[in-house]
Amino acid sequence: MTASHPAPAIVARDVAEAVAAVRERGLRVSSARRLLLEALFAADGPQTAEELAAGAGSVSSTDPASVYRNLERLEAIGLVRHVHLGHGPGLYALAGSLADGYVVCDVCGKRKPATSEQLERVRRTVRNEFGYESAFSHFPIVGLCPTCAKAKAAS
Amino acid sequence: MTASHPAPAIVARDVAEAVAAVRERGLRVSSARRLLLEALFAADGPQTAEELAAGAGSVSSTDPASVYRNLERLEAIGLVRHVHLGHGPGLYALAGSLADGYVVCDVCGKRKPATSEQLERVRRTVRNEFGYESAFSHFPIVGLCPTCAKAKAAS
DNA sequence: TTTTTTGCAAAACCTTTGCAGTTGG
DNA sequence: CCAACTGCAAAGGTTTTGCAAAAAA
Repeated sequence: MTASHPAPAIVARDVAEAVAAVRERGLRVSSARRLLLEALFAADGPQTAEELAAGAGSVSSTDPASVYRNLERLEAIGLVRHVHLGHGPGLYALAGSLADGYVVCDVCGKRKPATSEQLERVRRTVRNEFGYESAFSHFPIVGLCPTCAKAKAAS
Repeated sequence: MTASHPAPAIVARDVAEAVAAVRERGLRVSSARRLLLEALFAADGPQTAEELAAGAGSVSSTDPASVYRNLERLEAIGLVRHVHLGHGPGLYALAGSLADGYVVCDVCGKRKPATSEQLERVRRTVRNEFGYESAFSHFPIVGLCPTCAKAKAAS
């Protein structure tokens, strides 16, 4: 078992919208929570809990435990998602900023977001072959990028 | 980065062949090592390091640290592989016993091995869409099995 | 004998939990 | 005011590392 039961994604355009969404679901807007949302909006791509705890470049930093708790709550209402791109810690991002899926290079670690059209074609193949409804949003497609594939073929 | 640089798989039919392979690569055949190989041959599917440490149903048990070190060494020479099927600890198996890839249900956790023909068709689609040479041997294809997909659609 | 390997203990790493005090609404 | 939230500290689960003693070749 890998996913509990993802809430429908909330797409917030800025911190104010996110704050409103938080309040709407009956959650409070504490300073730690606001700081976390700011860090999430400031982030360029999915971040570790530790990075988010360090804050959006500011002097402030939040206790990791609170960050994990808040990420969990924000994920429960659909504002946040997390992904596992290879080994290492989970990576968190605003649900609205996350790609539908990722493709990650096994060798150089380079990752790139996939469009839903690309993914749909992969999903269709998986459906035909296995009868499964696959998703690559939580765990990515792993492989060799063209560069590393070429390097490997040459060796 | 997810994989260091996998050695070509060694396919050993029994403990004796595996032991021979170990010796051939200049590694020693200690009792902990032999016990681990026996546990790997006795295993029905990929096992956690802890399960393998407990031994092949016998009274003997090996220190986890040694089990991890040995799994790493055996993996380095190509006798062993490990996979990450969802969250939780890594799972180890003899390289020769492992499927080319796995499909895992996100909800019920059920996993099934994939044939190389099935996988090749998925890989071709990924190649066409992304230019990546994908592999689902280390991280699986994750999705909903037919049963859970039906249950979800009905809800 | 020499080098590898072991067991033990400790730590590292990521994440969760308990609790008493603080804060948001 | 009171439930929700916080920081701190401690623990949980998995894996790694240091080291002196033991065992393989």
